[in-house]
Amino acid sequence: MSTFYITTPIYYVNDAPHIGHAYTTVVADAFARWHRLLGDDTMMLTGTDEHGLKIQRAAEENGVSPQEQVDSTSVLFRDAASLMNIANDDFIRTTEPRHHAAVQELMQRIYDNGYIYSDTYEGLYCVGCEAYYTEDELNDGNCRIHDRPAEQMVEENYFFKLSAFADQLLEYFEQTDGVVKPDGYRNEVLGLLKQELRDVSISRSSLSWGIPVPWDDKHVFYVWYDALINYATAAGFGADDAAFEKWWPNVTHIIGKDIIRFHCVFWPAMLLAAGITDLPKYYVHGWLLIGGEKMSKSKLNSVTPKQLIDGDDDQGFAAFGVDGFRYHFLRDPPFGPDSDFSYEQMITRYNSDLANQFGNLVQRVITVTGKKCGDVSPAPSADSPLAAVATEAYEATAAAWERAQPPIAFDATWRLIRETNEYLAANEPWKMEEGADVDRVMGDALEAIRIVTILASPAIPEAAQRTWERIGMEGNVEDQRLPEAAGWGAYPGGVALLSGDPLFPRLKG
RNA sequence: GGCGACGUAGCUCAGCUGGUUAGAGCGCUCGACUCAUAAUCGGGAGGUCGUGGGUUCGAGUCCCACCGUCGCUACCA
Repeated sequence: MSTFYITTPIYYVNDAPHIGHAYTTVVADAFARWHRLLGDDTMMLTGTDEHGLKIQRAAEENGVSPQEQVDSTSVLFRDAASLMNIANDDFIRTTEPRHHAAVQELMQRIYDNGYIYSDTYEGLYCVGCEAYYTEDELNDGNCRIHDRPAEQMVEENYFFKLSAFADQLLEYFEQTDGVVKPDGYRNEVLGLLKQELRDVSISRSSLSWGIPVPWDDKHVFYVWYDALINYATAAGFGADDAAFEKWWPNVTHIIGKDIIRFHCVFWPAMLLAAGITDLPKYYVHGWLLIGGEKMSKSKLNSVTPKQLIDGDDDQGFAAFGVDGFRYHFLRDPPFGPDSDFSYEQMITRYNSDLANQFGNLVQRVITVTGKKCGDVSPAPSADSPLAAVATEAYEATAAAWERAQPPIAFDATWRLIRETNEYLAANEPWKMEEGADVDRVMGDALEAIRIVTILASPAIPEAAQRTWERIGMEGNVEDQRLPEAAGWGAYPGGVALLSGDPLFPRLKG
């Protein structure tokens, strides 16, 4: 059995959860669920990033302690994950003691290995970015992102010798296959590595809301370096060596394209500097845009997962349910490029794929079986024309996951649904007399539904489980193991079917 | 400025190392059916593959130029 460890970025608690975070988290969860189906020992991690000057100042403004400030926001992300039915195995907060310990341990190792040195840094600093800028990176002295004046700052900093790792990193990304998916982003990483790698400042003495530098307690680590280490913390770094050795060689980070530099350059360099030679793999996605613009500036920025899952009459949002919500983000945006978030597209996708094709198929098959096959379900036939379709659907689905392309995976799975609808139309079982012929057709359809239910479960876990029960299967879909469970003929027949309300009621556009 | 990506049916996109009449889903339209959530099934319309050159027996698929959109170039998923 192999292991699979997948992470989302940890979300900065300065922001409330929006559908951009939701997208990343849902995709990560679906990957984790797919790997569990494959029988991989899987761990999925998400969490919150809670240090830094922005937090410290927000707390001051609100008249609360930084800890109170982050406690109140972190829980919003935890709740959002729960609302979206995210089956994360851990939720890390960078303010936890275990993380403090891991950061200090890892940084101390880097220091002991001679890759950290002290120097002064003077420059124009944007508090919003928590970053220094040069004059020409500013717009009339104002930060281009936050449109506020950068402040002149001088501080004693510790620097990390990033420059020492250029060759090793280049070798890793050039020679190791499939490290960065989709492939296009690998080129971006190589592009970054071929520029001059300048040493980076990793500490701050100007604030206290951070993790103290163990060899100099006047400093705290700059929030980004503290944050990156969360992935190692949760895997047991410095605390549970067996766990770390188990998970770390198989870690995959899901990240947005904007944080490639941190994750693909700084982070692996830090690992190497600390003597850790297993480096992460990456799935990189683009942004969800609205009207071609990045989410944060637009009106729909305020759309929350909850509004789309539960519906919002005031705003005119339909209730997609947790599965409808998840399915859209897994099926519509191509994984990698930027794509426009479209409410209309979300409605269309839901009605077409979930209500009309899948939900309706389940409904009609159960009804016809009940009318034509007596009290119990028939078994599938070994030589069904759908058998080959099912095999193909499974193989294409699995291949798409392997390429880190959830939209293609679900498209492949849905081909089996469409073919099953065609199969029914071609055979017209509702016109047939009770007997072997109609039993064969309905057994085949039920078997196709069983397989689809498993393959679709990473996107629509709730509806998958309900479908599983309606076709008379016992236990949980998520306990099925691929590829065996996708093999044709496993549907037992002779079980009682359950009818019920539509799994996905059609939504009004 | 430098590096890079993209531009294919109304929409979202597939089209690997160049090879018969350019594909899918959705949408639209006509028809069929009635088991089903006005769902499903079949047919159809619709593209000079951004523009102009070039290489080749042959290019959406390689090369050049141009136009357009966008990203990265030290920190918003």
